[in-house]
Formats: sequence, C-alpha cells, structure tokens
Amino acid sequence: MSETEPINRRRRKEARPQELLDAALTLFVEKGFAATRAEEVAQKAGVSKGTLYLYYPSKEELLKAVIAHFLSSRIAEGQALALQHAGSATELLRGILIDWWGELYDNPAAGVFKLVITEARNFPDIGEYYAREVVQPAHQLLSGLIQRGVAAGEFRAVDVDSAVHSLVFPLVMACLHRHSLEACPVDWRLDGRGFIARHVNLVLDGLCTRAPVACPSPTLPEPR
Amino acid sequence: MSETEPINRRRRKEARPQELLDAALTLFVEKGFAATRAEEVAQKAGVSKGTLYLYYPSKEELLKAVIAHFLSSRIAEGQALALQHAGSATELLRGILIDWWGELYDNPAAGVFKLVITEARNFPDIGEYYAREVVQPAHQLLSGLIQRGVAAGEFRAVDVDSAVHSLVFPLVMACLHRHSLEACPVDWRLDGRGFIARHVNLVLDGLCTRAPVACPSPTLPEPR
Amino acid sequence: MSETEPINRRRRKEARPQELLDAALTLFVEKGFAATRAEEVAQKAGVSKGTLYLYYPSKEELLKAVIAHFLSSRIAEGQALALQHAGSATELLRGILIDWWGELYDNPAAGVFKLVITEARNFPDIGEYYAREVVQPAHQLLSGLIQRGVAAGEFRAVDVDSAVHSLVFPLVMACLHRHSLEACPVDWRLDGRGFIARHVNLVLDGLCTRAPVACPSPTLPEPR
Amino acid sequence: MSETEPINRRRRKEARPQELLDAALTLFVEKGFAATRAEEVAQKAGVSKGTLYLYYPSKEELLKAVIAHFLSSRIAEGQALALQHAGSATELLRGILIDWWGELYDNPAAGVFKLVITEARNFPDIGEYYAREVVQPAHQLLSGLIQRGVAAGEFRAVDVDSAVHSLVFPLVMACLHRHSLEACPVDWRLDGRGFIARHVNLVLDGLCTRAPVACPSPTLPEPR
DNA sequence: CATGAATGAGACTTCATTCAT
DNA sequence: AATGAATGAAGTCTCATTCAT
Repeated sequence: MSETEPINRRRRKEARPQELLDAALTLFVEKGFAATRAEEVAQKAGVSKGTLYLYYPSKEELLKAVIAHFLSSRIAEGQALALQHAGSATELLRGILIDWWGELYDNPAAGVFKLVITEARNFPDIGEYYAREVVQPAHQLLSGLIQRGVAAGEFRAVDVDSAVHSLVFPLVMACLHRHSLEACPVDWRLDGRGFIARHVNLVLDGLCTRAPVACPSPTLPEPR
Repeated sequence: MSETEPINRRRRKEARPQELLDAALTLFVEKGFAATRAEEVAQKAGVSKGTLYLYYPSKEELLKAVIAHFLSSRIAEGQALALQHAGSATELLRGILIDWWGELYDNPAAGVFKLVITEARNFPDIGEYYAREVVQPAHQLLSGLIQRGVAAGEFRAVDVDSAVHSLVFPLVMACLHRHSLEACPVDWRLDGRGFIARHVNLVLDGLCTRAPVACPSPTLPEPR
Repeated sequence: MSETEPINRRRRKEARPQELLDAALTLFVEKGFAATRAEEVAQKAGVSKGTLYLYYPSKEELLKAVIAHFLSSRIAEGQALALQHAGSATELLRGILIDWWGELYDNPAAGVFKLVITEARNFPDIGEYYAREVVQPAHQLLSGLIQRGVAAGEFRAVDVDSAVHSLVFPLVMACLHRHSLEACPVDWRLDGRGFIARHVNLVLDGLCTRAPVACPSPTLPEPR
Repeated sequence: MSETEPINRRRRKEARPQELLDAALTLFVEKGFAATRAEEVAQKAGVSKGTLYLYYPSKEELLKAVIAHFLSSRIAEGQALALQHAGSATELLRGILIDWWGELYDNPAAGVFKLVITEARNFPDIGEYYAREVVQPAHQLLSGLIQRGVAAGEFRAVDVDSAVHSLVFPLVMACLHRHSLEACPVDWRLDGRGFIARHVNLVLDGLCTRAPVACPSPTLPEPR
C-alpha cells in the first residue's frame, strides 16, 4: 500500500520546501523582507498562497529557514574545501578564499549576506545564528591560518583579527554589491571574481614578510 | 501675529526638517524602510504624523531626502579633507582614508550605506544618485591618487580599480556592521576605528614597492 | 475484494456517521459552530478531512444533521416515557420532567440546546425545525397535562403557557450552564439533577390548590 | 488653546466607543462573535474598519468590552433598585425581579446573556468576569432575601440556592429566547414581560407557607 | 472508500495618507 | 503651521472545500 502512494504528488511535496526557499531567497534579497509579499513568494515557487503556509507557519519563519538553509549549505562546503587544500599558509589562504568566495559570488546564496545585514536587528535570532554558525567558525579557520603563517615566518606579526577582516570584508561587499547596486541601471560594474582574486593577492602581499619583488604578482595565479 | 511669534517656535520650525531627517535615518537604518512606520519617525522627531507630511510629501520622498542629505553633507567634507592633506600619495591616501572614514564610522550618517544597499533595488533613483554623486567622485579621487603613486614609483603597477575597492570596501563593511550585527546581543565586537587604520596600512603595504621592512608598521601612525 | 473486506472496516464505515456526529456535537457545543474547524471534527472522529465530506456535503449540513439527530433521538424517548408514566397530573408531570430531564442533563445531547440558541438566527432552518419538532410537541404534551390538572382540581387556574415555561425553562438553563459557565474555571457549580428535582417540586407546589402543608415537601420524592 | 479644540470631532470621538459597543452587541448577539466581521460592526456604527481598531485593539477586546460594559451598567441599576424597594421579603423579591428583569428584557443589553453563554468557554476571562461580577452578587442578594423570608415565616424552609435558580433561570431564558428563536420566522411567541411577572408570582406561591388562597394571584400586581 | 495536498476566498489587522479643525 | 481622527488599500494568515492518487 504505502509504496503505491502518489509518486508525483509526493515528489512535488518533497521538492516544495526547496522551491519555496529559492523563491523566497530571490525575492527577499531583491526587495527586502518587509517589502516582499507572501503571495509573491508562493507565485514565484509556482504554488498558491495557502500552500506556502502549509510548509512554513509564517513569513518570519520562512525568512529564518531561508537564512539557515543557504548559510548552512555553504558552510559545509567551505569546511570541506579547507581540508582538501594544501601548501603554505599563504597558498592555503589564497586557494580557499579565491575558490570558495569565487564560487559563492556567482551563486544566489550570496544574497543571504544582504538579508542578514538587513534583518539582523529586526530578528535577533538571525544575528545570533549568523554570528555563531558562520562568523565564528570562519573567523577561527582564517585566523588560525594567518597565525600559522606568522609562526612560519611567511607573514609579518600583524593584528590577526584585523587581517582576517581585511581579507574577508571586501569579499562580502562584493556579494552585497552584486545584489544591490549592480542590479540598478548604473553604468558601473564590478568584475567580481577578478576582484576577489586580485584583492586576496593584494592583501596577502601586504601580509608577506618578503619584498613583493620576491613574490611578484605576475607570477601569482591570475584569476580565471 | 508674526511679531509676537515666539522665537522658540520659529527656531523649532526651521529645525524641523533636520530633526525629521535625523529621526528617519536612525529608524530606517535600524528597522529598514518598509518596516518603519511614518508615525514612528514623527514621534521620534517630536512632531505629529500630520506634520511629517507638511515637510515631506511621502515616506518615499523622506527616504530619498535622508539619503541625499546625509551623503551630500559627507561628500563635501571628504573633498575638503582631500585638498588639505599633503605629502606622498601613500601618505595622502593614508591620511584621507583614516581620518575621513574614522570620523564617519562614529557618525550616525554611516548608516546610510546600509540604507543604500538595502533600498537601491526598490528605488532605482537612490542607486543612481549614489553611483553618480558618491561612488564615482570618490572612486575618481582615490584611483587618481593610486595612479599618482604608481607613476611616482611608490606603488607597484596594480589594477587600480581593484585596489580602490580593496581599500574602501572594508571601510564600508565596518559601517554596515556597526548598524547590523553589532546591534545584536552577539559576543563579537569590532574595534572599528582601530580596524580602519590597520586595514589601510595593511593594504598600502601591499601596494608598496619596497619591502615592508622599509616602512615597518610600528612606525606608522597608530590609530587613535 | 469484497469477500476479503475486513469486518472491522465495514463496521467502522457504518459507524462513521455516528462518530462524526458525536465529534461535531462536542466541538460545536464547546467552541461554537463558526469557531470549529472541519478538520478538528474529522480528527476527533478519527478520520481525515476528506472523509468528513464523504458523509456530509458541507459544514453547515453537518450542523443540521447534528441538531436533527440529537434532538430527534431524544424526542422519541420523551414521548415513550410520557406514555409509561401514570397517576395524577401532578405525579405525571413530576415523573416525566424529573426522569427525562435528569437523564438528558447528564447526556452530551444536552448540548444541542446551546447550539440551537446560538445558531437559530444564522440558520433559520434550525430554528424552524426546533420549533416544529421539539418545542411544539413538548409544549403540547405539558400544557395538556397542566390543563388536565386544572380540570381535576389539582392545580389552580393559572396561565397554562406560562406555567409550562416556568417548569421547563430552568431545565433548559441547567443544560446550557453545564456546557458554558460550568466548563470555566469558576468556583460556582450547579448540582444539576438535584436542582431539576427541587425545581419541579417547587413549581408544582406553586401550581397546587392545596396549601403546601397538605403536600409538604419532606414527603415528596427527594432528588437523588 | 485647549478649549478651542474641535468640538464636533471631539464629541464624535467621545461618542464612538458607545456607538461601537452598541453595534457590536447587536451583531455579536445576532450572528455570534465568530461569524460577525469586524467591518460589519464598523459599518453599523457608521465608521470605517480602521476606526474600529482606533478604539479597540482587536475583535476579542471589543467582545470583552461589550460584555463588561453592558453587564456592569445593568448591575449598578439592579443594586440601586434593590435598595429602594421595601416591604416583606415576598414583596421585595416580587418587585425587584419583575421591575428589573422586565426592563432588562426589553433592552438590547439582554443580549449579553446569549453572548456570555456562547463565548464563556472560548474566552475564559468572560466566564470568570460574569461569575464574579454578576452571578455571585446577584445570587447573594436573592438568597439573602429568601433566607430573610424563611426566617420571617413567609417562606417554607426550602433549598435556598435552588430557589434562587428557579426564580432566575426562566428570566434569563426569556432573554435568550428573545434573541434567538423569537428572531426566527417561527409562529411561536413569548409574552416576555407578562411571563416574567407570572413566573415570579408562581414561584413565590410555591415558596409561600400559606395556602395560595391567602395570596391569590388575581390580587397580585398583574404584569404590564 | 479514504487521504491529505492544494487552493483561494475571505477574515483580521496595519499603516500611509488625508483633511477638518 | 500643527494636529490627530479617520480612511481604506493592502498585507498576513486561516480554513472550507476539492480532487488526484
């Protein structure tokens, strides 16, 4: 009996949450949470208003689910990527940052940053989740690598926390821009992935103990 | 009538627009534009709902006025500061960025960045204004200085646009953070002005042709 | 197929309408018709939402079925009871009222009074049915008995209709209370069956031609 | 300044709560709380939907206000009436019950009984308020009078609580009927005030120690 | 027969905006 | 100029009912 259950309907049912999350992410990032109507999300996901509420009990819970889903799925990838890289601290950092952020930049999931920044004050749960599950682990990973580089004599003895922010903030900003100004009819564009690579290299140069002559940027792996 | 009009009332009347803009900035940054009620703005400015509409014809116009006001007042200062600084390209950049952004970081006006990023897609006017009046002039100023530094042999021949973003994006992010995550009960804090100085120095080190030994950070002007 | 059909299932199938009516009665009385969801009724009856609509075409029809079912099943009993009682008009009235109402008071069916009173104006069918099938026959029965008592000299020449109401209204009220106030956390309780007996006796005393000394309440059948 | 405030608008503002309560009482009694739309209440009161919410924060609060208002205004009158009556316990009871209930019966406020009975289980606050503010004081007043009558030898030694209910329940039922069945196109009518008087007299006869001959109903004050 | 996913009309409530005072 | 009562469009959410399986 149970195996004869409606296969079509069941498949749709299982796909619904993902479809709704995708639609919600896009719209929340595009228009903001408050300015997005629940019905728009439903429509974009190809269902009716009522169906949305079958899966998420309120618009606010949908927002939380969007953030949790898209952040957590990315964190996992990031951790995995960090493990498979090898080499000096410099090369590890370069690899992880350019690969992971480069990929994220082109992914709709990059929009969550805008959402988190916008809604963290309205929904403290979100800020807390983001700080605990994203900021803290990522910061630990990167500051660990920098410290390792300092210990190995690759890097100067800089303020580690600041260095992490110098590395990461522009990457977040690139994602924010992609989903804000760049969507406007503005004659100003950002070559995101190119910028990511150049930025990481520039900051790593700044951290480097040796004169840049010794590690000249032309020999560095050029972005894409 | 007019000669008996109390001086206090007239003064208040003249101050109204500024008070309304201040209140609106704070609330729009805090809760987002859509989630802020017109009456809240009026209340925070100490007037009634009706009075708000005496000065601004709609909530959207108020938003535009907030953005135009707080951005334009800052741009003027920035330009002036740029002129009064002197020295090498490196020192000019260091001075302008650390002074101007350091001050902005502590000012409520820093919140406009959050507003622009959030609302640019909903109100294209805003994105256009920001790109034209803020991004473009600022980018021109900074890229000019970097090009001058490259020409003078102070800097390596880097991608100038990328370098500008590497310098500026983290400063914007610091402002965004101040008005988003940092307002949450999160155990994670950012020493904003300290970070700004350290970041500028780090990136300038990366741009520098000489080995950092020659321009060791201990001798650099330490933030505050 | 059909010969393998489990006896349990068929039995359940046949019992469905009754189970649905029971569930509906309870919930409609408890929360009101409008505030009860169709799914709640189904759940309480142990079936799915869809099944409810297999038996009753709409929530309103379910309401009508509830009222018709629980009223009609009681009326039949009442008529039967009236026939099997014997004695003077006084004793007939006493017996019928105390026995029939006493039993009804303890039965969930007593809740229909609340339903009828609440919903009669929304669904005139209900009021009409109740007036025709319940009020009118019952009134006729009781007023007949009182008239007989008056003719026999047992009762004074009172207004017969009023006397019927004086006898019956408190019994209805007792049922209403049981399903409204008494379900609240209120420190005030009603000994329903005791009250019913005492009330009937008190009113019959009032109807009586003889001084109550001659028919002193101590010798009357005490409730419970 | 303050005395020049809009007199018309203020007057309307002050009258609004009462107008809304009147409209709400009528509709809640007529259709039930759940089946009445907030907009209907507003319309009946001659205002818009939004205005209703200016005075009552939710439909539920409006319900509570309706019940509290119409009950409390009646209780005060009842207490006052009780004090100004004089005479034997019998005459006091007769006077209070016939006068107060007779008046209430013809007043829209009588509808609250229906509301309380219907909604007490959904909103326990209501049941509690009613039990505390209405049932308890009224019961105390009446049982005190009956006890006084028993002590004076006017009444037989009956169960006082039951006697109170026998007296009062039919009066409540009359009010319930007026707002339920009687509003239906049913050929059955109740002469409310007449019934109230006859009922009170009948029950007082039942309580009386003397033969009804001594207090024959023809000499009793006839209703109306 | 039975299920429960899906629908969409409709209810409550909010809030930008207007306007009489 | 200033107020704040009033409005009604619009948004969130519920739930009676349908229908594919």
